[in-house]
Amino acid sequence: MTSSDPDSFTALSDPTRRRILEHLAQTAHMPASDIAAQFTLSKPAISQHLKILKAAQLVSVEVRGQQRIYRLNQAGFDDMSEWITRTRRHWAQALDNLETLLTETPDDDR
Amino acid sequence: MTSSDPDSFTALSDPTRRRILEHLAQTAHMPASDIAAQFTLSKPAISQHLKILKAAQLVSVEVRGQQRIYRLNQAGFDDMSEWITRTRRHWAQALDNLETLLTETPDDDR
DNA sequence: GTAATAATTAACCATCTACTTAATTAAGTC
DNA sequence: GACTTAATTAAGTAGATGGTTAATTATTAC
Repeated sequence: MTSSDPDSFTALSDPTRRRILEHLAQTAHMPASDIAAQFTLSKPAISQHLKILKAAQLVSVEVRGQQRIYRLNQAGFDDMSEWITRTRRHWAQALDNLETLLTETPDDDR
Repeated sequence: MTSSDPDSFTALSDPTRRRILEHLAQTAHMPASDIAAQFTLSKPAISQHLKILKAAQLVSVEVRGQQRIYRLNQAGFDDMSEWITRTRRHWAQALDNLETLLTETPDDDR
């Protein structure tokens, strides 16, 4: 995964995973059991979701005895923001180029 | 779909659809046939992807005779940016609250 | 009107995804 | 050590997804 193709969109495509991130955003850090308690899903289901979020660098995990404490991680959010910002910038440039063309050589393209 | 739960993450979870948006970002607007020509996929495959992108408000389409001219659409990008920004803001607040707690009542939470 | 073209929709299917229960691993308590 | 608990991994599966070809719709050209 490079920052030109974020895995984080894929991670965020699932509503449960978005909810997990929102819960984590509200509480700074949270053990896996507390995260699971917010949902009616099985614990293995939550564990699988957390695994995907970790791989996408949207969360990080600290091992404390029996507990796994999860936190949000900047990198995954940065990747997405960059992709959105870059795409928007290219779009703005393309519109600029189009406008330049339109002012230089008026034709019936529009 | 409300802006609290963007469909656009789901739309962007597929690499082909991300590529489509990147192409559109480079060229301001593009007929469906030209979009399809950028890929080795079948035209119906591209059509299906465009349908999903339209539903997620990431593209808009203008009918011109036989042609369908596609453009990027702000709304889908705005939805995603808002979700990311909001989640980050809640996170920052949660960290602030934690820091306030830590400075008021030092305990062994850390 | 016929024929060609652009594009979508329909139907199909191999593969993937998000869930489940079962099994396993690791840590804590007595 | 036995038992409990937190959490993950393994195995299984119903439903979804992203591709295909076939069929259809709409527009254009003659």
